Amino acid sequence: MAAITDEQVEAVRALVAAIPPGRVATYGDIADAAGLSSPRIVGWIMRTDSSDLPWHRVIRASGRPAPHLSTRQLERLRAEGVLADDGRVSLRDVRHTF
DNA sequence: CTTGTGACGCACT
DNA sequence: CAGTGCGCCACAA
Repeated sequence: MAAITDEQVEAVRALVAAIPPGRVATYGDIADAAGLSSPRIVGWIMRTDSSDLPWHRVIRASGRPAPHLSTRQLERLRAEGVLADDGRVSLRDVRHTF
């Protein structure tokens, strides 16, 4: 069984919404926490389902959001208290563990 | 049905 | 640290 169910999508949205300000989560963490088989699914959910989720708190494992969104995300995260160095977030400090 | 693409991750070089 | 290759799943054409 590899198809994604609504439950999985709901879990991802819940996890993202559960990320407190000043903290960020990686796609891999969310995918694992939601029980997804691949982190790509998380990105797919964010792209398709543009809900009111704080998707800007979701970044890659490299500690840096997507290239096109990086600038906007970093600025928004900076406003929340997430300090980024050279467009790179210190995951060690802000990585939210579920 | 096949192909291409994408808010990704990890291992290797 | 940066670049490359591969695996992964879902969707549009």
